[in-house]
Amino acid sequence: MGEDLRDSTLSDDLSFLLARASAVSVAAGNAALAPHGLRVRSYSVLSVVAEGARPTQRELAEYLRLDPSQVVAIVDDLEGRGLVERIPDPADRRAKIVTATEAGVRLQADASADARAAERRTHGSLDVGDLPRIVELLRGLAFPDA
Amino acid sequence: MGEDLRDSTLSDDLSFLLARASAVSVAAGNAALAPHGLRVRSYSVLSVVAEGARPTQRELAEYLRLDPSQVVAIVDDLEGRGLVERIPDPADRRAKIVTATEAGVRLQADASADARAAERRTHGSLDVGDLPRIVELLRGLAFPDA
DNA sequence: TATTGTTATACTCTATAACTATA
DNA sequence: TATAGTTATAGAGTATAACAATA
Repeated sequence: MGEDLRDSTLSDDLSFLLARASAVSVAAGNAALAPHGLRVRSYSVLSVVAEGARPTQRELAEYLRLDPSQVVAIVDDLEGRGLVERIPDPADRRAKIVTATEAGVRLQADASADARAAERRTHGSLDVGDLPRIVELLRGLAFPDA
Repeated sequence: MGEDLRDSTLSDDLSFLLARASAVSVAAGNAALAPHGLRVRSYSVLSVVAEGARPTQRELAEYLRLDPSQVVAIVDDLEGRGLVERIPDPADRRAKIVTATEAGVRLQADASADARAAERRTHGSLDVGDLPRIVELLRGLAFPDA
């Protein structure tokens, strides 16, 4: 009863669908990452630097769409646990480059396996063949200026 | 410089793309709705009941994926402004059905126009022909149990 | 003058737990 | 016993503003 709310016009609303899908996904992701002491946010930062990128905090903030002050807090946490390091940018002494430690790379690999498994579980009903198309479309929504 | 972060493997991560796309969309939505005294959350509740649905608060919570206590706060706000009403459910005296007032219906119509315009502006680069497919795919991600 | 990282603050959102009245 | 609405609270996320060091 009442399940016909799904026929509401809100179910055609891009914003609503994105918000709901994101909430589902982030909740599942946070649960899967919790045993590693990570959340979706810190996992994102760790993932970027674990594959060898050497972004400044400002670049991380723009890419992840976080306020620079949020990046400070996340990097503080990861650095305090020995997973990332702040390196002064030789080209700009104001900037700090974030890099992963070996421990950070290892933890990211472990966490990544769990995160991917959780994603498959959460969206198991999804046709695998649709994935590349979904990712392509979502990129356009996630980076609207591109 | 540094913009090659977009080639990061995170850009293939469904959770990350959903979170970023949602953040972009909600921010634009909140900005567009602010002149109407609404946010994406309250607009969603108002929209559901404005088209004639008569859900209980519990049904609203499930559909919008909110905690029942959040629905209380949102309905308190909307009711205090004369936009919705709580009606006791004749079938279950514990439950309260939420309905829109005439003022609520009018405000939703006005707000809806602005919200849709903002959405078109935000995702203007999107091919209109892709929209139905996106909505269909996002429904699957937003309601994974379906 | 403008930008990077930082600190501080306030507000919103998320997640739980507990209470009441009903079922 | 279980459920609907409510209240309360703590933690996470969002948004601004201001400051020191540097460009």
